[in-house]
Amino acid sequence: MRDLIQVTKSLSDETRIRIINLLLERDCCVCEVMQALDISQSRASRNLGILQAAGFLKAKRDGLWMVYSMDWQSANHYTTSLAKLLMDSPLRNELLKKDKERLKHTKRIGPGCRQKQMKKN
Amino acid sequence: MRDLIQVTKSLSDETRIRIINLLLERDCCVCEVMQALDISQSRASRNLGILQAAGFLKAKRDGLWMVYSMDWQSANHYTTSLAKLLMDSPLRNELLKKDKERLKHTKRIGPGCRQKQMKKN
DNA sequence: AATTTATATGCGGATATGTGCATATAAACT
DNA sequence: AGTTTATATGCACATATCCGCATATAAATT
Repeated sequence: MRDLIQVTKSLSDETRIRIINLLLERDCCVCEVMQALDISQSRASRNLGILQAAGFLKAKRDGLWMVYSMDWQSANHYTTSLAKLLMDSPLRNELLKKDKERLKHTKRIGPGCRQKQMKKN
Repeated sequence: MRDLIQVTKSLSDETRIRIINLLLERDCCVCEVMQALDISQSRASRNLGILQAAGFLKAKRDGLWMVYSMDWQSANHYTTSLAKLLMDSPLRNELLKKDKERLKHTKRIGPGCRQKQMKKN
């Protein structure tokens, strides 16, 4: 039951749904998530960590970057079922579309590129 | 996205998972949920309401009683998928087993029967 | 080894959530 | 109509969650 609660809790947040939406498209490092969602670095990192702890994501270091990706072999049975559910019936949502659009133009250049914009949030 | 958040949020609570666990077994009125889970009346009522609002449950009045049951025709697509997931791979959990056991001995006699025990919580 | 770069995390504050208590509501019965 | 019974809900309080800010950590580069 603990697992189920952790999984559903981790999905019940807009930022984290947006992150899953991205990672269903392709693997991302933290700075790419920041750029695509236009959110702060700590916010991106924290929510990636929550999704990883729940079993949705796995992380792998690549030099300076931490690359997050969907974990389809997760020990947690619920994450894979839910991720498949989201993949099979994608959410029709303007925000999620824009996120994916911005994802196309993100690059692994670190959080520095967004420092000016961060002040707006 | 709002729907998905509401559904996952409504499932990310122990009390509400216990309630779903009961209603997958059979329909219940509020006082039966109180008895089976050994919780207060307001707690049972409130959490039933949350699950109903999310689309997991439907309610039907039967005289003095409000009878709650799984809503397999829910407008919300996610609730039925998740409910099926829970039904197909039931949670192995001591608490949930005890709840179901107590459910066998509950009766529609209203909340009065538990007033003494309520003080313990 | 010092610096730069990308990510993680402690802390504080604002908001959200879950609960018990008391009370309101609604249906049935006298 | 008043009473009883089952359920819903306003309120207050404790706890949890989310975020920004600042700082810590860790790997690469000079």
